[in-house]
Parts: sequence; structure tokens; C-alpha cells
Amino acid sequence: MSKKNNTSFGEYIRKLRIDNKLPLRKIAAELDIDTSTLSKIEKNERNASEQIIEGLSRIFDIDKADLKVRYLSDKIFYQLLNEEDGIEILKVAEQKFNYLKSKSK
Amino acid sequence: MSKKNNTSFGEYIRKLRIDNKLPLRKIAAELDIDTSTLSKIEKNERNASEQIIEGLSRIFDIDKADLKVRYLSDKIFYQLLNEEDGIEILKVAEQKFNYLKSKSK
DNA sequence: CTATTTTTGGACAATAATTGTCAAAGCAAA
DNA sequence: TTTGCTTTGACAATTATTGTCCAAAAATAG
Repeated sequence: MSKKNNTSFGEYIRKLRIDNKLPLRKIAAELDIDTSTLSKIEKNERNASEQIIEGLSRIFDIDKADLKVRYLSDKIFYQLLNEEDGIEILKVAEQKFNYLKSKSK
Repeated sequence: MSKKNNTSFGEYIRKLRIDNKLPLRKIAAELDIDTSTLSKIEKNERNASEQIIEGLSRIFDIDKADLKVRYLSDKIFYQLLNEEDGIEILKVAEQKFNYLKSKSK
């Protein structure tokens, strides 16, 4: 297993922030958003916009694409959490991508 | 390859309807929705509610769970269509489900 | 302990997205 | 053309999301 994916997006960026000993206030200011909004993002109660993901990747010097994968996979996970066939739904969606790829070649 | 997943949800139910030689009007009436709404659903321009999926599965006598998988996988597919890392996002989401399963055991 | 700082949660209006509905227009067959 | 089917755009009503502020709770420092 390569990367930890057992933490939510919010938990992940909160850990980054805590590890760097920075208060919400500072990061929020950098991102030009309200402290409470960032608090909610860290608790997965609000969406993170493209801009915010961009900003976070800059602030913590992490790959933006990776962060986005984290964010979106998390979002989709929660979206399907209460569905009976979550995993199958994901697999079928993946098939659609693969079909698309095979076509476009 | 077991099932065709190269058609969208809309295309799928439209095909069902056409094959059964039924007009939108009739199905829409059965589902208690406007004809134009059903037309849009068939063109993937409107969401299908739980009720509608339920109704469609009844009308065409197909498994409701299957239809729902079709619908939701399609939705997620479109949601990620313009993302660079669509497939990886799906895989990470899947990992989250698997992690969840391993935990709950 | 008190004082200070950080974090949280609720409230709110503003904005955006979705829904249900209707009517007009397009299309195709007879 | 007339008829029936389908598509499209429009619209208000509803619902969801956003940005913002504030006060209270929680954590931390002194």
C-alpha cells in the first residue's frame, strides 16, 4: 500500500496545518476565506473550491493534482456511502472511462 | 465483458422505451411526471429521482438495484469527465470503501 | 485561576442550482 | 395538412450552497 487514504480530505489538511503549528486564522487569511469556513472545510462540512485547493497546495507545498484527487475521491466516497452498491457503482464508472479511452485511441 | 456499460442512463432507458414501442407520454404518465421532464432525463439533462428509478424498473421489469447502479455510475462518470485524474479518483474512492469494509469486520 | 487565542456552530442574506410546469415549435407519419 | 410525439426554452418555486458575521465553547498561555 503506497499512500494513506484512510483519512478524509478535511482530516488530511488539518493534520498538515497542525503539524506546521499554524492556526486556522493564518491559513484562512492566506486563502482569503473566513476562519469559520476553513474550520468547516477541515470538518468536511463545506466544499473546497478549486482556488482553495490550489492555495492549500501552495501553502503546504504539496502536489496540487494529488490534493485534488484526495478531495474529489473523498467527495465521491461520501456521495456513495449510503448506497448499497457503492463499490460496483465506482467500478462501472471506471469502465466508462476505460471505454472512453479505448475509443479515443 | 458482461454488461454493456457504453450507453448512458438516458440512452439506456430510451432504448427500453423505444423497444417496447411506448411514447414518452405514457411512461411519463406512469411515473407521474411531465413529458418534457422525461424527455430531458432521456437526454441526460435532468436528474432521475429515486422514485423515478423505482418506477422505471417496475415499468420495464428490470432490477431496480441494477438501474440505480447505471444511473449513479453514469452521474459520477459525468462528474469526473473533465478531470485530469478521473480514473485515479475512482480508484482512491474505491480504496476508501474497501478500507471501510475491512474495518467493520 | 484568569486572560488570551483559537476553534466551533448557528444564523443570515445573497447567490446558485434544481424542480415542476407550461406553452410553443419541431418533426415524422399518415 | 392533421395528428401525435418529442424537444426546447422559459418561468416561478423550491432547495442547496456560499460568504459573512458573531457569540460561545474549547484550548492554551501566563
